[in-house]
Parts: sequence; structure tokens; C-alpha cells
Amino acid sequence: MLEEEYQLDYFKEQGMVRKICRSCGSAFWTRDSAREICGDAPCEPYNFIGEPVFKTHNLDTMREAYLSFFEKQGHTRIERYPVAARWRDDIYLTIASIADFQPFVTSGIVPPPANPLTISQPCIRLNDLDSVGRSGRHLTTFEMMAHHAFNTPSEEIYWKDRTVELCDQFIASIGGDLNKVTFKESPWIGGGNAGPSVEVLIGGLEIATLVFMSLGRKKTDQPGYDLKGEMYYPMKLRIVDTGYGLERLVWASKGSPTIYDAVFPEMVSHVMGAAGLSHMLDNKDYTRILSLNAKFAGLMDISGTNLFQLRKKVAAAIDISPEKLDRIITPMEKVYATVDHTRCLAYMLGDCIVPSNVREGYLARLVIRRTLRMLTDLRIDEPLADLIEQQTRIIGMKKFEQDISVVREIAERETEKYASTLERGTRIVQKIAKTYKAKSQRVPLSEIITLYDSHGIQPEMIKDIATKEGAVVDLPDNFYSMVADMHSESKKEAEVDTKAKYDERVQGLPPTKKLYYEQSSDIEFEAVVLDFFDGYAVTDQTLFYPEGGGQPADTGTMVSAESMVRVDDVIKVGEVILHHISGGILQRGDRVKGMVDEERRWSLMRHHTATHIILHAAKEVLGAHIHQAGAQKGAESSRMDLRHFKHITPDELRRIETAANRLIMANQQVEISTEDRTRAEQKYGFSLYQGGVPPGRDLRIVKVAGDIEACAGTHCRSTGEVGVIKIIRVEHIQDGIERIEFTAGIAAIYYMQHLEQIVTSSAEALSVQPDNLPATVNRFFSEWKDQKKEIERMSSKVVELEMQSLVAESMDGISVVIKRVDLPQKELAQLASSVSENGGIALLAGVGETVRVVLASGDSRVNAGEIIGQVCSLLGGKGGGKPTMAQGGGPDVGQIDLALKVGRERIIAALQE
RNA sequence: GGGCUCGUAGAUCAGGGGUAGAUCGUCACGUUUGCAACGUGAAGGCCACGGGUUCAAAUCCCGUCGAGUCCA
Repeated sequence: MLEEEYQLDYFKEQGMVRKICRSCGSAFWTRDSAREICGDAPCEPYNFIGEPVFKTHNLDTMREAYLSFFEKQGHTRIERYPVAARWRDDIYLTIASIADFQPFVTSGIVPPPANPLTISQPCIRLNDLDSVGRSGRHLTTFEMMAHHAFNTPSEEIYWKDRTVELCDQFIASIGGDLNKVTFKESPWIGGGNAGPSVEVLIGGLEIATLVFMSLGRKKTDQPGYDLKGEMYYPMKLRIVDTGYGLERLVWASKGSPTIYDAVFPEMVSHVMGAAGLSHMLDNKDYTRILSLNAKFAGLMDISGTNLFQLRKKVAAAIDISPEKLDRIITPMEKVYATVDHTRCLAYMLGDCIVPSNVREGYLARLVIRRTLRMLTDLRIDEPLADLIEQQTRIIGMKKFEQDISVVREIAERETEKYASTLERGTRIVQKIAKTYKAKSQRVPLSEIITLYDSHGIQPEMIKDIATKEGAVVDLPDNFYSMVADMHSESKKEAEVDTKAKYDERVQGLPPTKKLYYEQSSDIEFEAVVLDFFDGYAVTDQTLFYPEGGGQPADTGTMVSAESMVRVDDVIKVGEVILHHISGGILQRGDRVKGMVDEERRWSLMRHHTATHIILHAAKEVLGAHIHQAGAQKGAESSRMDLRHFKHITPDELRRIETAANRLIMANQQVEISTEDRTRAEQKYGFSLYQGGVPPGRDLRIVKVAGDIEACAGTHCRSTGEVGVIKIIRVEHIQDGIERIEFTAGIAAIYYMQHLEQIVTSSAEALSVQPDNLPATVNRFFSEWKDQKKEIERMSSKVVELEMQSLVAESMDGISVVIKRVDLPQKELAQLASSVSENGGIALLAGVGETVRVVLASGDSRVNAGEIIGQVCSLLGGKGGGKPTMAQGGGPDVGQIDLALKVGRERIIAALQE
């Protein structure tokens, strides 16, 4: 990035100078002309530890200081967004304040909720999970405080100078000494955008980043910049994207040894107490160790083997052995990590993430299990649910949507679930360890990878258990990266966006007037064809609903003066609606009469309205946390996926169905209005976005029976028009997601008639009244089982009887039975083996549809497996088995006597060898 | 969204083409004042479901359903 980007008037007015760091060579601005170091790690240590650089604040007071400062400076305060980024499909968790405004606001499609604005956004980043607790500064959850300004060609809010000035003023307002502040030039690239940026440093700590997002990947007529091999071009929209670390500011204001002691002191001392560690912060030696540890950690990246390096350095500085240091500090690190993780979970679960094995649910489970392991290591009995609840109380109950009792239940269920996984894992490992011990081999790496990958057993745990069993396990240092390598082999195919290719064609066309919203019960309209290409007709207005929001497109016909065509698909590209037609063509300028297939449209509207009703009913029955995780409406049936942490029981399902139908019978008006996005979000909350986040300045708000959503679909005018809802089934799609399949209106009637038909025909088949069907079926099944057993008893009787009638001949002192016995294979085998058990030999053949042959040998000279093959080949079949017992058969019934004769000869021959 | 593992008796699991097994639990009888323990015996299996391959499938192949787990 060009140097002149940083030549701000503000810097110059303030008498600041641009210097080059003696240590790292980066450029930075400072008021202190004697300064030679940029102020960033690793060039400068954390010298604020023990020497706070701001007036003391806790999280709440610092946040308020920040937000109210920027409010006074003309910014509008915006409520935080959830930590689960449900409005985005590229990330699961909110990772920065700017993430709230991506992609619609930052791309200029949607205006920001306010401009300029200020916000304190809780963010979760799990990429440095290993460092949390150890480094003294890493957190999974932090609040990114920000002031954002969105500059357009027509409206300039403020840009670099004012941003830096505001930053200075804020730092001064919390007691920071501006002479100690440095601004380090640090060009920023990320997520397809780029721009100049400065890091704001004080006391060795980076407390904020001021990003001036002004470049994008999209080519414009202005000259571009080559940044790390990619071209970036100036954008129309220039965004001030700042990020101030709330926790870091609090840390710097307290100067405590670690960030953890600064931001959640109550929880740290609580967890230390629970772990039986005396509160070490009262002990000066411990504080010194912690401070040193944090200072050194600040200077290095401590992932993997670097941890040992850190220990060595700190140990050398305080003159104890690294091992002793490790014993002192490891429990502390686990306490810190536990406190951090439980806070993270308070946010995750409080913001309605349901733990599961996919998507953000997996991330929640990952954190839960890490925490449970640490609680075990620290020998803390206190339930995870209690710790999360305390964190929730500290943050503030009111900040969360999810009910605390549900959060607790989820935590308890997850704890149990993990316990049973561990139990199962232990058994599997013991088994495998025994196997390899018996073979006196080491447990191979492939087994360990399978155990981890498929059963979720941590390698360290495998080693512990296997060692107890006496088996040898080698664990490579790079175990996890080996597993990762294995996974990276599978690649994703890029999705082809069919709509994208019409983008340009459509740009010259006016937005299509959407009649289906105003006149949702009409089916006929007139329009003028504005364009026709690729089988798609664009008209000035339409009643045809385009595919969207899980609702399929309408179908119907269009009639012009010359032709009549079928409309078989309708899509929306931007604000223009494209009708795909077949059976003819239309021309630009044609006047057409459109007719929507009435029954289909009504069915879709009923199903769509029913989706809202069921969602509301499910909330009533299952709890306020119920969220839609996806939905597909159809003309015959529809389905809706719900986020829920346990199986929906048949009884709950019936209650949902009943509640839904009561809502229909209440026949309330469906209210549809257009409201300002920001106001709607504040009024109704983010539960508006059940089916994703629609773009645009305004939202179309649909209220159905107490359910309020931003929804673009077509709906009935009142709940009564839905007619009836019949739930077909509930399926468990994944951990944490239940799918309800249902049908509405006439389709529901057809479905119930179909069910009735099934019952009637089943009852007829058994000649009973439908009411008696369950009892009769049960009776039949148990009778069938009884008879099966009876047959078994009988056949063993038959075997016994046959045994008595078998005449054994003696060959070479061995009793041999060769006979045709017409019994099924199983009985023949029983019969034969009872002969061979006494050292004899039995060759038995029975005729059913084909010939079945069994040869059992109690004499080592006679190999049953070899002889049976020759016998069976005479019968036109094959056979085989073990030396002691062989079975086979063939289709040539007529050859049975010959086959037995040959068998006899072979047995005699074998005995004489 | 992708990968992997697993579905066998009430529970936990062996068996991995050739007669369905073990341990615990249950029941009965015996020993015992009673319990525990022990002994003897019994009951208990659509080997998840549906196809296919084979003379023969719990076992191999394909699909479905269910459970678990790793990763993005």
C-alpha cells in the first residue's frame, strides 16, 4: 500500500512524526520524537502490566464509556447482533463488528442501520483455541467495540483524519497518555476487500485497529493495486471499519498479570476455589510468575512445541526448573481457559446455538467438550451448567434470547452425552489394546486415527487407557495435522449460479411490478412483454410468484395475440422476474394475459402460511428457543427443520398439531406490512430472520398467528383459509435438528383419506374391525413367533428320531453313516454333527427343491471340505466348508444315488491312506 | 455440506461365507435362618430393514433407516 495513504493532516497538525521501527522495520506515527520502536509485539514487551495506562474500568463501565463517547460524537448506538451469524452463509460465528453489516451493507445494496454508528459486538473466534488460557491474552470470546462510517459518493460522513482524531480523543477520555500512543501502518486485506489501516498501540498492547476499507476485487474504471498477487480496485463505498478490543482496554486499565484476571475476576476466583487452588493473585510470587509468563507469551506465538520454549524462558528468568514451573502454571492456565470457555458457551447457548455434530452446533460441542475435559483435569465437581449460568448472570440475563433453564438443560444433556462417549470410548480402546498386547505389537497409528476420527477419543486418552492395559502406543507430535491432512483430500465442487449469467441482460430492465403481493388471491392479470431471451419472458408486471424463501414458483399460462404458452418456472434476478415458458415464443411488445394455476397457488399459499403457524405452535409447545433451520414448501406437503436439542416426542407432536389447528380455527387476519429494517429489527428482534436475511432497505413483515417474520412469500388472508394442518411425521435429521413434515388444506384431506385407506385395507386383509387392528397384529406376530419356536422344537424331535434310525456301518473301526434323509439343510447339519462329535463320519443328502448335502467328519483323515466339492459337482452344484463340517448342494435330483456312492468311495479311500 | 465407525439376547459385546455365541442381568431349582455368594438348569435372537452375489449370507456388495464421531 502506498505511503501517502498515511500522510494524514491530523498527524501533522498534532505534531506527530513518521518513524521506522528499529526492530521490525514497520512505519509508525508517534508524538514522541525519541521513540524508535513501533510499540507492537514482539518489538515491545507488555509494559502496561503492573503499570495501568488508563483509568480503571470493568467490562460494563468501559463499554459504556466507549459507546457514550461515540454517541456524543454524533454516532447512533446499535444493539449487538447474535454471536451466531445467521444472516450469513459463509461464516457460522460473528467474528467482527463489521460482520454484522456484511454482505449487504458493505457491498452497498442495503443502507446501514445508522450512519455513523457505534456498537459493541460480542465475537467468537476459535482459531487460537490452544492458546486460550496460556498466552495470558487470548480469548475465544471478546467484544469488538467499533465506530463505523459508510461513505458514498453522494454522502461523506468522515474518513481517515476524523477516525484517528476520534480514536485519540477516546483514549484521552479514559485517561490514556497520548504521548505513549503509536499508530502503526499496517495495510489490511480480508474477505475480498482491502485498504490502508493503522494499529493503535499503547504500553506494548494493540488496543484497536482502524481499517479504511476502500478497495474491492470488483474491477472499476479506476486504476487498481496489486496486493499479494491479487488486483484490488477503488470502490464507490468507502467504509471506516474500526475495532477496539473491550477486554484489552479493560486489561490495560487494570494492568493485571493476565487479561483473564482483568475481565472476569469473579469467575477466576470462583473456579480457582472450586479447583482447590488458593487464590494465587494474593501471592506476590505467583503474580510475578504470571506477569512474566504473560510478558514472554506476548512476544511469541505459543502454538504446539513453542509452549516448551515459553516454559524454558520463564523458568530461566525466575530461576526454577521448567518442570516445576509447569506444575505451578498448568492448572492456572486450565482455570483461565475454563473461565473463558464457559463465558463463550454462555454466549453461544444464550444466542440459541444448539450443540450438534454439524455447522455452528459442532463448534459449540467442541468448546463444551474441551471445557468438560478441563473440569475433569482440575477435579472440579461443579456442573458445567452451573458455571455457564453464573457467566450468564455476570453478562446479564436480559442480553440473551434463550431461556436459562433451556441453556442448563442443554449443558446437562451434553455433559451426559460426553460421559457416555467416554465410557464407550474406554471400552473400545481397552479391547483394541488387549488385541495388540496379545499379539505383542504396538498399537498402530492407523488405529489411533480411526479411534479419534470415528469415535471422538482423544489420543492422550487412548494412550492412558492402552498403557494401563499394558499395550504400547506411540503418538507423533503432529497427530492432529495428520488427521487434518487426511480430511483435506476431499475437495468441494464450485456451485454454478444459474442466475448470475442473466445479471447483465437484466440490468437495463425496470423492476417488475409484483402483483402477487397486493392481489395474492387473484389469478389473472394483463401485462406487456419487455424482453424475451433463452426461453425467459420479462413483463412489466406479474402475478407469478418466483421461487424463493423455500416456496416454489407458480406455474400457469400466458396468452398473447399469436400464441399461448405454458409458464413452467419463474425466477427472480435482482428486482426483475423471469418467466420460463414452453410451447411457443413471445415477442417484445406483446400484450399478454397471464393465468396462474389456481389450485397449485392456493396449495402453496396454504402450506406457506401453515409453516408460520406450525413454527408458532412449536414454540408454544417446545419453548421459546425454537428456530427454523430451513424449510421447503410444496403443493402436496411441506417440511420445516427446527433447531431443538432433543427428539420431539409423539405426544409433543400431537400437541403441536392440535395447537396449530386451534390457531387456524381462531381465524386471525394475516397482517403484512413493510417496515424499516432497523426499526423492525429493534421491534421484533432477530427471530425475524427465520428463513435467512432478505436484502433491501425495507423488510416485508408478515404476522401470522403471533409469528412475526421477514418473509417474501405469498400467504392466505387469514389463518382460517389454511383449512387444516396434518403433521405427517417428524424426522431426526441431525443432532440438534428435527424435521417436521406436514400437509395443509385439501392436500391434508387427501392425506387423511389415504391413511384411512391403509387402515381399512389392512383391517380387511385380517377380517377385523379397524379398531381391533393393533391388537390383532400383535396377536398374529406373537403367534408367528410361537409357531416358529414350535417348528424348531419339532424339527429337533425329528432329528432325534432320525438319529435312532440311523444305522452306522463300521469302516476301519470308525462308524460311518451315508444316507439319504429328506430334511432341510439345518437339520441335516445337526444330524451329521452329532455323528461326528463321537468321532464318526456322516454323509447325508436330502431332497427338497434341490439336493442338499452335508458331510461331517470326526476323523482327521477325512477332509469334509475337499470331498463335498466332488460330491456336489455330480449334482451340478458346488459346496465347501471346514475339514470337520462341509455343506453344499446341486439341482440334479436324479444323481443323488450316484453322488452318495462316489462320496462313499472317497471316504473309504481317505481312511485307507 | 463432506468423511469415517457402528447396528447380533434385557445390557455390554465376540463371531466377519458353512449348526448363532460369551459375560452380566432375568427366572426356576439346590445349598443357606435370611441375604450375599455359589452350584445346576431354563427362558430370552425377523443377527436394524430392503435388494443383490452365492450351492450356502449375521458375515460380501448396493440402497434405506438408526446411532456415534471428525472436519469445513
